[in-house]
Amino acid sequence: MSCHKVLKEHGYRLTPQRLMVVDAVHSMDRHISAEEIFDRVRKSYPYANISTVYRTLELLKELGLVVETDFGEGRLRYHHAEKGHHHHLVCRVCGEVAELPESALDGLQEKLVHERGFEAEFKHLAISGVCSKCRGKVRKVRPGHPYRRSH
Amino acid sequence: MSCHKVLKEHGYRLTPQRLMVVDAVHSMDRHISAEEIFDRVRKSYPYANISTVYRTLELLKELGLVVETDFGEGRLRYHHAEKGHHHHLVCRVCGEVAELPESALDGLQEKLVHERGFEAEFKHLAISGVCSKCRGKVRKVRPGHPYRRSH
DNA sequence: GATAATATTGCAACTGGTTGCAATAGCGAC
DNA sequence: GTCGCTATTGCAACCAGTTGCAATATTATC
Repeated sequence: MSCHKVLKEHGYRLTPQRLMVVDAVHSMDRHISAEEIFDRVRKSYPYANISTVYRTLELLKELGLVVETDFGEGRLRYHHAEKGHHHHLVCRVCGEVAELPESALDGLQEKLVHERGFEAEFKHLAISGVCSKCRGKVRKVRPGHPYRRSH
Repeated sequence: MSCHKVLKEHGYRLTPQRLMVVDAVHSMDRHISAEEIFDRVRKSYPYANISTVYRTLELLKELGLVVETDFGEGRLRYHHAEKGHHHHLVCRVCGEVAELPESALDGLQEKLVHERGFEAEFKHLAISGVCSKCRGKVRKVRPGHPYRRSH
């Protein structure tokens, strides 16, 4: 179902700003940050405000239209929900990000329900650790993290 | 082992500011925030700076002396490592926070190693969901979240 | 106890993100 | 097409946390 339709059906107004944010998220293949979305929006409408971008992302997230993921780089990233729900395995050595199907946490989820009566809601987790290629390779040069903070 | 000793053994200086931060974390039974630590430190030394608190917490965390947990309230909280490593089950309805032993994630960890060769490092996770008491109780009044953001 | 090397601090400016409020604009009703 | 209601925006100020840099203070050595 289209994002426009979902927004409309929930009684939200289809403002140009919102549509531009939706467009930016959909046009990006990889996970996009709020700042990147803002840059794209500003190309069409230079008077746009970053807080509108944040508010729109919050809304789209609540409606289940976009998915928010924290890769541990100090900012959040988004992708459109049509790509499906999944978690991520983030290697802290080489920075590789692998997808992990949602079902991988089914076991843990059932365990928590049975043992504790707790209904866990795992939302697009980014699990940090060391990938298969990097395990055992000590002190290897890091080729660069896709989303690493620069400083 | 005492925090003073560990700091010293690693070649770090035992400055009054550091000792006050260590003291604040140790004197608090529940999970304490950086701001709360800062308030305590300022009582002994009014010229203290919040960035020193953050830098000290970062250091203590790296040395494994304190544990950092994100309860999803917009700020991080700390407790001293002697309390042991564990995860948390945070109920998004009533706000109750229950402890979950580290071993609860052993199954998932092994699964990731076997299936993906990925060595996950789960660090004091706060798992959001609905607790046993709140499951089924729809639209119950929330008695208050221990660490909920006020706004 | 004084000296020197340098780790640490305080400061100010910055980051990503949030929020209260007045002004604006989308949309349904006419 | 105009009107009015109110959702939404832009703004500015704020929040938690980080960082570069000059000044300061801890510690080892004498």
